[in-house]
Amino acid sequence: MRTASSSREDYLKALYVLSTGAEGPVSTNALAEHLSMRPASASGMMKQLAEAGWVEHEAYRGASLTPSGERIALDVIRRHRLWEFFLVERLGFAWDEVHNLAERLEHIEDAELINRLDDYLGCPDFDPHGDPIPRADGTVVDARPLRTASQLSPGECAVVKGVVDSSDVFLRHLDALGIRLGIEFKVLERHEFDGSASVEGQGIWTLGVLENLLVVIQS
Amino acid sequence: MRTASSSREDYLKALYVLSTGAEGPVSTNALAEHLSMRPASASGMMKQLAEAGWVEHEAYRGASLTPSGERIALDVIRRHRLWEFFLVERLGFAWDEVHNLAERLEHIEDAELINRLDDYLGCPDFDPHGDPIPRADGTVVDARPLRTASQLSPGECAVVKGVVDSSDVFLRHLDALGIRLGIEFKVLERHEFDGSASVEGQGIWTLGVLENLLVVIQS
DNA sequence: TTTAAGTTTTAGCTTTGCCTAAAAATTGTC
DNA sequence: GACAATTTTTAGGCAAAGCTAAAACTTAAA
Repeated sequence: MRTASSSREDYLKALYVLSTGAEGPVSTNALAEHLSMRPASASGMMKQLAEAGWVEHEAYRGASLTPSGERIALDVIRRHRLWEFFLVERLGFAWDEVHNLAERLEHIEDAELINRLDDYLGCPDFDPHGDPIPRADGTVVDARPLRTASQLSPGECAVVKGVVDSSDVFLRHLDALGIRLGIEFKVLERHEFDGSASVEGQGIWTLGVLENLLVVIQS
Repeated sequence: MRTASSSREDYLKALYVLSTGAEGPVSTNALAEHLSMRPASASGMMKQLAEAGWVEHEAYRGASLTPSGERIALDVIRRHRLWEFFLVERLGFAWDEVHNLAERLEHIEDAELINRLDDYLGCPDFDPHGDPIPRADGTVVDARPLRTASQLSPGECAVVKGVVDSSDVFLRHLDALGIRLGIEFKVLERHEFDGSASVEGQGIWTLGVLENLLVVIQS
């Protein structure tokens, strides 16, 4: 049970993503919407994946990954995040440009390629959005203790490590503000009126931005 | 007329490869064999590509690329060779391991990706087999004046730039002998008996090897 | 020139993965 | 508990790209 088609991989990955956070099985509708497909298609695919032993599916009750299905999903996610890292760190793409490309690259299944890429990139633990990169053995490092920037107090320094909202429109907004992964900044003042903050050398950041920035506070 | 499916791209590339060197149109049989497919499949695809305006096809007479078809073929070849370069030069793959991988990567069509990759690799003119990498505008640099190593005389130095025979078995043989792209060597002596050569620090290379090594003679 | 051999095309089938429309099951409301 | 609204599944189609088998064409030899 080693190979899933590109399409099957997409469904397994979607199932994984939709499972984490929510409890219980994933509904056919949610799955279809996540993948921009029709419920009927998702329904058919669940049947197929259940036959392959990658998914547990009770009719009208939703689907969840079996251990072997989860293993495949983690592999796909590993490939996706490593390629995203490569595209941003080596080729100089912006955050919001890499997702679709990584979506194509992730379906090239070749253990040697991915392990060499991993080495070449220095075995990163997190992708450019701050999400953990699953290891080759399927384990996932615990997320670092990230806070949202809205929790910072005046005088504190922090490094941007990820985002809560990864929509294109938000990422483009960050680009426009000059906020990128890895930048360090210092909060000078918090404004009680609207929750915004004055940031050294950067002007004022709104609460909306602060709440969606994941940061590590510098000691 | 910008997008060809993965499969169509394969046929256009095969047509390009089989055209160069041979005169006149490419036979359906040759095409099918090159792609490990049945003649009936190649025949059907030629009809499709002719309708798209990428191929000139006269029934029972073979096919050849139109200018727009050649343009696409060159794009695919550019992507293939850039990825091969990346895999060998950056990820440390051996010559004979990269072809299949590049075959998958070449079908990701994204001008921005390829141009950034090109930049990142230093805009190389030749791939690891010594074949020229077509430019973004579809032009192809003339091949360098390469000789086969069998033309070398005692005392001459040369750099390995490519191979005539790029079969897996030959590339593995070179690997076993420690012959890689870019190595420099000096011919100490030629042996009239069988055409072999003594190479400084390398022992004896057979005529079979020498005839299949493309080199640039060092001044 | 006729025929045999080889090549190419056509016809028709299969699989994958998507779709729409209709049927079936579930859920929530009165 | 019944029924309307929603969700999910089934049934039936379509397109791409491969296949086999058979028909059509070309070529080469007797």
